[in-house]
Amino acid sequence: MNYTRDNMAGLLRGHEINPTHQRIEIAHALFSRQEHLSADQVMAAVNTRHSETSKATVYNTLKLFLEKGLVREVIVDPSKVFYDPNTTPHHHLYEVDSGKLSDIDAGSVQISGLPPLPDGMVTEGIDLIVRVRRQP
Amino acid sequence: MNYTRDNMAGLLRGHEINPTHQRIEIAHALFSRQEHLSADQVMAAVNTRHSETSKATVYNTLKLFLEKGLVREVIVDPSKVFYDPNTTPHHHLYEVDSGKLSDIDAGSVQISGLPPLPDGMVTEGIDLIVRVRRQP
DNA sequence: TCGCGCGATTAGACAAAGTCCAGATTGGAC
DNA sequence: GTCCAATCTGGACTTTGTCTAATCGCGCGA
Ligand SMILES: [Mn+2]
Ligand SMILES: [Mn+2]
Ligand SMILES: [Zn+2]
Ligand SMILES: [Zn+2]
Repeated sequence: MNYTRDNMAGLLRGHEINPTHQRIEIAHALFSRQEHLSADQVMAAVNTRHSETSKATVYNTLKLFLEKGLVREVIVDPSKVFYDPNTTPHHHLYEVDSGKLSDIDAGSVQISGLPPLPDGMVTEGIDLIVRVRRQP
Repeated sequence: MNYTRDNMAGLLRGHEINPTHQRIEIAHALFSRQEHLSADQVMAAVNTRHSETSKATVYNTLKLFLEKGLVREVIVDPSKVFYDPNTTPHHHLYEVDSGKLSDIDAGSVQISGLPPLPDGMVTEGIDLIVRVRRQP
């Protein structure tokens, strides 16, 4: 899959998101890298050449992408949220020292024996995070 | 197990923590409730009668408890960290709407098929979080 | 072409969680 | 009682994220 800026418009429309210049840039930052980025990192990525997207728009847009199911939130670091262009079910490996976050394919991992949910509750997602650190 | 204030001093010493009045109060807030509390909630719990512990001390003490392995951090909400007096391996159920956080016993849950760790890395912990919401 | 309407964007004020520091307090050793 | 190191404290500061009121800009109809 080639995530060019041109492809972004179609991707956005496919998720009922009106493609604007800023939204295309932000989507491109996430999808071309295929990495987990914080709002700050998205902001930096989008404004490298010259400032063209405001902080408010970055936050608004990431929230919109999240609501529309275009990206996923990953909560591993108490100080910032990461946004993940990979919305297929998968898990995460978090290197505590460096802050590096990488994917663990869900295919090979099996989770069993979870208790039944409380009544009237429905699962929104299951997050499995393997926290690792450099050997001491 | 009865988590009285008197027992707290011994518990703290057992983790190489010098028991002070503030530390005993904070430990008592966490262990007598056996609940997941945010720093703010600890602060409120400790200062109900009259103000007796500062914000700086609450944060410093929670960090100290964490380093000494007396409590565990639970990162499920992007806006605040929860502190968990239960340090035995277990998982979490997070009700997204209400913010309610509860334990899932690790005994019955089985996780298999995790890939090998990168070289020179050691597991610090595995967090499994089941995110649920009230049926729509 | 002109201008209208409305969704999108913006600057900057604001809020909340958490950190930091320099000075004050405390309590045990002597 | 004095001293000292550990601890605690108020408050300034930082960072992440939110909010708002004003502005922008694009499509459309006259
Ligand atoms: Mn541009
Ligand atoms: Mn008291
Ligand atoms: Zn991911
Ligand atoms: Zn727990």
